[in-house]
Amino acid sequence: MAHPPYDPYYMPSLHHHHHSPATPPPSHHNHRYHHLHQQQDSGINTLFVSGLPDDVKAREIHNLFRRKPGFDSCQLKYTGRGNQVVAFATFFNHQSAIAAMHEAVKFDPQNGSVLHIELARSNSRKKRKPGGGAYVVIDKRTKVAANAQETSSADGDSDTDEASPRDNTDSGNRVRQQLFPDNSATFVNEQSEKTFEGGVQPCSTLFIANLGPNCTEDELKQALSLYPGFSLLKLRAKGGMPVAFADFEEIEQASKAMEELQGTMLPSSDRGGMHIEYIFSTHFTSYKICKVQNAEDSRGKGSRGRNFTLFGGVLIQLDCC
DNA sequence: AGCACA
Repeated sequence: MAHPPYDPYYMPSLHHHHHSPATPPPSHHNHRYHHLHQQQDSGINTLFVSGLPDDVKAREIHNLFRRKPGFDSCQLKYTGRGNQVVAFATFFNHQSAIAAMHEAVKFDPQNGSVLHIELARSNSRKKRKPGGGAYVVIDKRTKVAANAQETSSADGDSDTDEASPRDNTDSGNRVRQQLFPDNSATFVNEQSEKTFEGGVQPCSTLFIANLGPNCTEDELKQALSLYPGFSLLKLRAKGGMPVAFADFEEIEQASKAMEELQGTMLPSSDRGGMHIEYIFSTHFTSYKICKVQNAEDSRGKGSRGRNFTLFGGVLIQLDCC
């Protein structure tokens, strides 16, 4: 299956913003783009968070970032200097990290503290182990007395925005409420947490949403054809909201493409980056759209399994063709 | 401003 002659130097990441067309990137950047995802200056996919209240919980950091496209994992660190706490949030790519950095709520009005979120100096190195929690705590404090509650998430209750019941200090609640207001038009997807329990495995087709209304099939093909194994794209636009199904030859190839394209913007995008997820059975290329009042209500596993996604307050039910 | 885990 021959692909059209797509531009081999197409760079999704550089279509992100066009703020300064007068100042092109340095020549060593636009000259050629190899698929080195190992980093140069724009390869940082980890955020450094400071200015946290000293009673912040790892779960709260997780809640801050978990719904951002491309989020991978986060860590809370007690630095050991006083009660200082900092956090690291890791994303699947640089663009997702940048987007989350700008979108994250930075204020805790109750005590006036301001969260500082910036790119980390280096990426997180530790890979999240499959059974491990979605967040990790590093405690360099010397005193054992200090609230040594959490260590790592159990990952089973990570679908709520609430802290654990024992986490009921005033400031704990305050941070929780102020940092995580109910913005329910957010993307909820279990796959982004990489839990494939119940022996359910994704297939080699990706589901792609948050495409702008002007997205074209060619444009998306162009982006996808950079990735080995890409074979077929189906763009559908029921209800005015385009979504796409992209087939790959192998699951691994689909994963690779998803990781790199997660959260990136196509040139036509009039919104945030693409939301990409696995689907769990081959050939899900038709779908229903059901508007829902309260996005939170529709979360969870559908009676028919996991073949739905909730996006922007719209429930999309994937059907077999 | 404060940046770990390997």
